[in-house]
Amino acid sequence: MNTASTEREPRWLTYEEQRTWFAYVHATTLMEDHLDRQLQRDAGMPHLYYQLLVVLSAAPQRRLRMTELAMRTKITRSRLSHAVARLEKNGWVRREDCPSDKRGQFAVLTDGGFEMLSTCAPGHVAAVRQALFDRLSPEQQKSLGEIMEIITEGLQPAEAGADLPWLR
Amino acid sequence: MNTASTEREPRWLTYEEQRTWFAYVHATTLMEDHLDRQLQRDAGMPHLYYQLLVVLSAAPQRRLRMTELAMRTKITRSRLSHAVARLEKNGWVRREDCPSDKRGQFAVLTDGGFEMLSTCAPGHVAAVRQALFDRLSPEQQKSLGEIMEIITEGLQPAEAGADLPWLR
DNA sequence: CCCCAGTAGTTGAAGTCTCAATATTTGCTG
DNA sequence: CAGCAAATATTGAGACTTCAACTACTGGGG
Repeated sequence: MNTASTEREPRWLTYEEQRTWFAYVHATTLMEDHLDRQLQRDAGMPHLYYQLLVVLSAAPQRRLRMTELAMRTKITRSRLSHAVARLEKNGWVRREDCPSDKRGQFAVLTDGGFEMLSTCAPGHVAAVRQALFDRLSPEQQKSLGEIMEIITEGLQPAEAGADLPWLR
Repeated sequence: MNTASTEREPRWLTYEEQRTWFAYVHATTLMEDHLDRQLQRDAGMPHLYYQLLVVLSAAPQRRLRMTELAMRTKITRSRLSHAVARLEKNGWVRREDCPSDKRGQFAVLTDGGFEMLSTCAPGHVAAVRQALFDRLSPEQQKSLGEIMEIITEGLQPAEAGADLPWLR
């Protein structure tokens, strides 16, 4: 009933792997913190909330079903519910009923929300550049993208049934 | 009074950069979630708390000053205070006064804490392997380590005075 | 048509994190 | 050595996340 501890003798991380792993943990901790602060200061919301608005802004009609939005941002529906409630209070997002499915809700980016994005986007992009892209060579950027996509694939929704042997 | 938005005309992210950035955000979101769940289930604590114990276990005397522990794990002293308070309640960590500086406190890993680490380490390592190292080539692992170290350097404590022009 | 397992989304409580304020101590400076 | 800015660590309030219910609706099989 346990995915991992079924191992007979654990293969510990090598020195190099440990180094890499700590670097990963440190970098991601600092980065999230960095962006949260930058956006909290400039936009009055954490990074995740900003992401939600970005994803909505790119969607047709600037709207998405809650579940779809949750999947695209890799968060739980519950977390999204709370987040949208807050964004709604701020006036950046509005909820709308789904005509074809009475259970469904759309999260819709408001004009105010869009405007706010326009205002804050330059600062956010600059922060990302300064922390990430400005410091990496083109090869490293390419490599980073590939690696992160591999990780994502491995943890994705497939997650649900990932430990079922007959599904790869 | 604003670090980023001093830019005259923002350099938006290219298509490739966006792709990389989203991959980064998705992968790190999923990874943190994955490890938090795994450790919450097996060790009854979030990933950060587990990291604190790991770092303590590697320190001489299995103890560190609060500030030192906070710096090594890249979190604020405040966050650490709360975390240690919780870990203390669980009996994994104990606080001790610092003799040479009456303001100081040591966080000390207890025997119970150490034992718990021993028990949970295999499962945790397995989770990290399965999500990360098992999926990457040796070259990718090396590259990932380098990239993450670069990011860390850029965001590090130097952070505090990073936007002062006369310090690089 | 009814049943019912499954899906969409929300809710509340408990746990965690942030931010600003606080208490205490240090060590430099005059 | 008195005064004070800086450092150590903690605290509480409010914001955010998680987890486990819970409501409401859907869609397919008897």
